[in-house]
Amino acid sequence: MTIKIRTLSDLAKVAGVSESTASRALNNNSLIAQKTRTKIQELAAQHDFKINAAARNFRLQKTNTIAVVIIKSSELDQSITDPFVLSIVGVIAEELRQHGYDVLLVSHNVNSPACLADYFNMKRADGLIVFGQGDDIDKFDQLIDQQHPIVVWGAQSDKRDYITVGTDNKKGGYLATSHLLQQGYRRIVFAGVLSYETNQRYQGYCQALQEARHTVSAPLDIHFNYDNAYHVTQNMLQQNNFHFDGIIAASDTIALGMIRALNEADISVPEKVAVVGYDDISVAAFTQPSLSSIRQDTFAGGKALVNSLLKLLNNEEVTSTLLTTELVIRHSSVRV
Amino acid sequence: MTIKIRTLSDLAKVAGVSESTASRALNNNSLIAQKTRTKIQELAAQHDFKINAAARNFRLQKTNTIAVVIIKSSELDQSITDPFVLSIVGVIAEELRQHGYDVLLVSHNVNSPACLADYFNMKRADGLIVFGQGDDIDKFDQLIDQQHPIVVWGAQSDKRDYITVGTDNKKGGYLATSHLLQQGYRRIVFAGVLSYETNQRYQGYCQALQEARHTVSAPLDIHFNYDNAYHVTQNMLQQNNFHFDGIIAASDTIALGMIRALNEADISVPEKVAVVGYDDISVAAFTQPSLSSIRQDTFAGGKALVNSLLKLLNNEEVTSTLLTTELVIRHSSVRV
DNA sequence: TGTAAAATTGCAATCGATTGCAAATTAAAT
DNA sequence: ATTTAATTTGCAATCGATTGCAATTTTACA
Repeated sequence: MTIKIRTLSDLAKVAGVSESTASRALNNNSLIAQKTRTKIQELAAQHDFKINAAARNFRLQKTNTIAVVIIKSSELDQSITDPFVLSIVGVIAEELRQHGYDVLLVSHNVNSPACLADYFNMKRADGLIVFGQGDDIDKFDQLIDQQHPIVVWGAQSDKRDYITVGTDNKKGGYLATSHLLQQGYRRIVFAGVLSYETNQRYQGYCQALQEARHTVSAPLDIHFNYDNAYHVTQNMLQQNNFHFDGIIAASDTIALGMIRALNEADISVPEKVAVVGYDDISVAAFTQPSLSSIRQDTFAGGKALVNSLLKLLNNEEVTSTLLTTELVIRHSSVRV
Repeated sequence: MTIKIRTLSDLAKVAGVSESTASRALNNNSLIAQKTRTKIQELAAQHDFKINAAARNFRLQKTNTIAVVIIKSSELDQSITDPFVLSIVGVIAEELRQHGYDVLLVSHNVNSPACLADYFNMKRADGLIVFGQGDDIDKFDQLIDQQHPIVVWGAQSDKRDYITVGTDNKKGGYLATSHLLQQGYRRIVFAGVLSYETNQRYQGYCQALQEARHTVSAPLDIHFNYDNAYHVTQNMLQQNNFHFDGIIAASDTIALGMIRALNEADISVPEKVAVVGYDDISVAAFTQPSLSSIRQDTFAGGKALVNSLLKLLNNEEVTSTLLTTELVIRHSSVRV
């Protein structure tokens, strides 16, 4: 290990062959005699030589990288720190690694002039996994580019023809609401700003109530984080504006924020007000009270996203995936 | 927008200048007349031309990328899905984006033959932020390479001379334990496999107990996830092996898993057993009972990691950072 | 108008690896 | 020993952008 072997050309020189032979040897190309191959591979290992990925990818016109893009709908949107999103990102990262891809983690502003196609134009990624269809579907739509391998987390739609992986939001909303009705709650409200995605949950909520001939309320405008949920609920309570005995929250974080406000106002959950969340984040089982929730399986979701993308990259036929949705009943929604 | 402008050379041709001029114009180089610059920039914008980042980075011999490496100590270790790690990763991603860096998210096996320096050899990253010093410090040490810009999350040490950002683990353990003693708990145990990092917490635990002349127990061998904590505790209870009235958990996930097992065995927290967790993950406030915990500020931590790394990249002097640690008292540790 | 100085632009090499094609070497067959 | 075939290796172009240096154009001024 006297001189540092930095480039393929160095390696070739030391091995006494040409660069092309060295390159082929490292790639186990059968053009090269087996003996030569092993010799060069061993030499590389000895000298701790690693191919320059930047140069290689540049030459091969690919990046070996998948960008996971989390779209912020506004500067205030912190979805990149949302536990649900992060946990699915964790699964994706692990899954892609096993397939030899690097993962580029990006948060991207929906208002920024750049569009998703730029990741391809700039040769920064071979494919994209995108979160954040939710908040502004039309702006989002402009970002998407059917030409390239892109898979989106979220709700399916006939109108959009990119590939999505998501859960059945309407069914989720329906399941949650039916459950509360069954438990005897009647004045049920949906908590969460309506976006493309949550609107489907709201539709499920409406359907359940209408089938049971109960009143549908307008959804509460609450954003996807603890704090906003907490404060909005606190305000409603202070102004005597809270007339509900059941809450279908658009996310677990919202549910938890609201429960805190309710608890602090001495309104007990689930005795006075029942709550069902959405996502079934990993701590839902441990909250006070433990949180009933609509399960979105991050593991299955992450795997499906990666699978679909790999197929797209492989030019195989792919269709959108609708993951099964299920209601996990815990304490926050069951009268004792 | 008749022909597609794909490369700088295309752009130059359309603009009627040479490649070098086009390049300089896009980079706002003052060698080029202002008029020419604007003309070319507008042309690029019109035609939606984006520089090929792969080619550019290759030429400039840098990657514009920071790798966030999460080291798995074993195949079973799922630290990439740990909420604490993920939330700090979220902060880092956002922070680096604001500084114009891409973030490569990698989980890396401590046993894998590749070492961290490979990320530089392969020109995959300009710098590294590493998690996972914890479990096998010696193996970890081999991975680290003082030549390159690397910042590690975790405990400081005189013996290691890479830059770290972390909290005062000993103090954290001390604070948690003192608090339980003050509340009148006496048979206190530390729950968590001892690693380089958790060992310091354990030392703090020992110190507090020794100062108060109480018995120090051996730590419980529990890994960093709910399930293991839950099962180990369940087993101890079933075998009548659990003789403690206080738990200092090495992480919140461990704490929550243990509390579940205790609850299911009708051992109430905090009446019978008090629990203090570690990390103060965002849901600690919402658990049943709400979880007292040693706060590790992910926001400050992420910012500090990024800051230190940027300084290293800039060849500035950097020292390790010790973040302040504080005890957040909630219900799980306070006798009513 | 002529000349020097200043401003602007272009040529060509470079980063490191891959690969089609041709050349050289070896083996096989007559 | 000679020709043919098979195997192995190397030359040189290529991917797209950047930049030192030289060449050209413009401007300023006598």
